[in-house]
Amino acid sequence: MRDGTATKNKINRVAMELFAEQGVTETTTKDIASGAGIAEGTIYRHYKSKDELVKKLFLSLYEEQGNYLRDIAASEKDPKQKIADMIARFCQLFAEDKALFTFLLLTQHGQLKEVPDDMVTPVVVLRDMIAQGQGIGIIKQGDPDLMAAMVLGVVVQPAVFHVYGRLTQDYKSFTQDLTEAAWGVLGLT
Amino acid sequence: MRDGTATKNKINRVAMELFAEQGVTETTTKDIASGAGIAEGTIYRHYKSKDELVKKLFLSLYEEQGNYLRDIAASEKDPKQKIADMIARFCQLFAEDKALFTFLLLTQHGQLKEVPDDMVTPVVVLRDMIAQGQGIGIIKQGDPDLMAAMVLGVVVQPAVFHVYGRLTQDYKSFTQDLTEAAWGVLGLT
Amino acid sequence: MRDGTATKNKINRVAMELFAEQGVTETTTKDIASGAGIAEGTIYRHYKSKDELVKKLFLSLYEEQGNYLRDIAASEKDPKQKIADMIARFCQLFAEDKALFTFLLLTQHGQLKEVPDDMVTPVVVLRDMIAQGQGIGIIKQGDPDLMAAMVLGVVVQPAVFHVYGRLTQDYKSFTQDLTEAAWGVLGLT
Amino acid sequence: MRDGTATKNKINRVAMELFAEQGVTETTTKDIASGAGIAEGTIYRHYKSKDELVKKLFLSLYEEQGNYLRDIAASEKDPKQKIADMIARFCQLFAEDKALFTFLLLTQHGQLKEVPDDMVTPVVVLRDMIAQGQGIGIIKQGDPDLMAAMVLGVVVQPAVFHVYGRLTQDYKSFTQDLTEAAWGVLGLT
DNA sequence: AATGAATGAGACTTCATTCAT
DNA sequence: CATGAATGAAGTCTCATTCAT
Repeated sequence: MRDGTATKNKINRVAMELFAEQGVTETTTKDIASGAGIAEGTIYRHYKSKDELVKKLFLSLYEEQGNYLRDIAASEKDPKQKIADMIARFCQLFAEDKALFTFLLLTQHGQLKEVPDDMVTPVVVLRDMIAQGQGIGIIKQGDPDLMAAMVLGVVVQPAVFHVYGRLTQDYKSFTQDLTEAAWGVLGLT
Repeated sequence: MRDGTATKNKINRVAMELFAEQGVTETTTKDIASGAGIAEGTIYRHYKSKDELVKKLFLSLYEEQGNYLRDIAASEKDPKQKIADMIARFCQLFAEDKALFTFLLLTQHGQLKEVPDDMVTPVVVLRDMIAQGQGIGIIKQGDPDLMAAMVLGVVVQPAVFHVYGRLTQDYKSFTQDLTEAAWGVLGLT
Repeated sequence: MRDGTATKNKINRVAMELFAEQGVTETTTKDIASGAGIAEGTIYRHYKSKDELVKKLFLSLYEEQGNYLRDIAASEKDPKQKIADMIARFCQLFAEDKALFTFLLLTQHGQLKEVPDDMVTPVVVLRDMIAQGQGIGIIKQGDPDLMAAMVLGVVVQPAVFHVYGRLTQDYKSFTQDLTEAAWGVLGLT
Repeated sequence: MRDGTATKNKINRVAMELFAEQGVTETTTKDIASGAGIAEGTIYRHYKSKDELVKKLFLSLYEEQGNYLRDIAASEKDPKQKIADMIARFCQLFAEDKALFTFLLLTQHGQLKEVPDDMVTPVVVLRDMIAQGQGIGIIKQGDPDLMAAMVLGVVVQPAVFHVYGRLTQDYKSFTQDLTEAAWGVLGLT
């Protein structure tokens, strides 16, 4: 372990999971350290503070999701299919890594104001895609920011219910229903 | 005043606003006391603990919203119009008391598990209404819990964006768009 | 103990003594608390931080000494006698409260830059007195700041040696010698 | 370089400067290492601990000053001139290496008790010289330890003021005034 | 019912020191 | 001789809660 990369990755993963489970403030540096099998002080060789850990973790993961969606949007022409692909991707991600989604969900309240203006975020990608679809006349008119919010709500809120135990089926089984609902919101027949 | 009701109401209101602004853990009992113009110890004449304050506050406000929606659902026959009324009501509430919405949004993560099974919550009212509409054949088929989640997402996510500053228009101006989107999700033509 | 004045005074006294004995950084808040017979957290009801405690303690004690000297200077006409009175006062103070002197000595390095420009300090009083004596032609010419430093050195350095154990006699027995030396420095025959 | 002498010298110099600037406790081993351009662990190839570094640094520099003064005292017969030479030497040293003086000043509190009884220190040299002058009847009678303290005070206190910014002129310009004041204290006409 | 000084458990963070490379 | 990741003891500070008034 000549360089600390492995340690840092361990910290990141454990921190994300604990933050998702218990919330950021409720998770102590001690929790993280013992979860990662390291000393508490070691965290501070990799991050200046707990706050910095939360912030960097959020921003890197949030941007990563944005980049994913952007790539999906780029590899497909048909707006209708783009939406379908994005939702499929989201369902898959959520099924595979619920902690990641929960972490992003829980921390956004404190962290969204830290997002740099030029960052590629999931919301921006979605909004741009909608605006583009409106340009071609395929998606119905309306404030693209509002429409992006509504589509996001259709997909995210069921995930929230899943996290809180109100929905229990395998999330991927919702893919088709979510996609149709999103199309419905956007007026994609 | 003789019985301290006014003090308790002050505590409740101030606590809700501070919780909405800064989060529960980030709000100290000292913050609440000084915001309410009372001594720290006084909070403990009205609540056994901060946890209890949060819990009772959440449950009573959450149930209140459920009752409101139930009354709306009861006073209208047409499912389509019921949805419209509920969304109008939500938009009005949000416009009038953003703190209340934000508080409910932020605390649900920790508090939803405290909700008694028999409580009338907004989600339950919505779900039952959808199930009923499906029974009459007006609303399209599908898991009513999932459909309730999607409709809720359509309405709530734009509100979240409003809280985070991504949407800035007066929320009531969204009423029509939100209603149509919700209809779209439910297959209400 | 309806108000915390007694507690604060206890903190102040204990802190000063421990700072004098072991140095500021070497004295922990735990040391102070247990020395004062209180809980560690109680310190923070009276001071925002350890730093603030050190700073306020230093400034108030330093100013107090300045005021003392100023009063002495005011109550006596003859410059030569003024010097004698000041030195007598210093010797008495040092004999009575070595901790106070040591605290002031040790903390000056970090705190002198915090002294407001308009504060009446021992150094200022001494310098003004010298300048005034030069005006009357009784004290010999020269930079009054330099002369104040030299006179101060004559009086303070033996006290430092006393603190470090190099001089062990009762400090008041030095009064006459110190006074004559100070006169010598100032050219007061 | 093969034997690490250069590294050790770098550590010594950087440590002294940082100690003088910020105090010993406030200077971290990391500060020293990065100032010296080495890794933290490397300090421990040359010193067993930070404490040892401080102690050895202090003792060697303190003794060095003692030896200097002793040589000056030895190369001159006339006590009056000896004093003048010593003060001239001090003024020069201070002007050339304020950090050295400040380090010695700041660390004495913790380190003076570590000085072996047989070490040739500046204070001892000065005291012996005074005692000797008294023997010849040139210096006036009185406790030589006290007189040494007073003379030291005359010279050192202005330097302290210089460090704290209360005196700003080139220190060497004070040489004559300091010398005359010292003579005054010792009764050297 | 109300006060507010005091508590004490525990959080975050720092830093001298070690040790495998 | 040199490195730097890791340690863990210890320090400062916060805050929900208690209790005498």
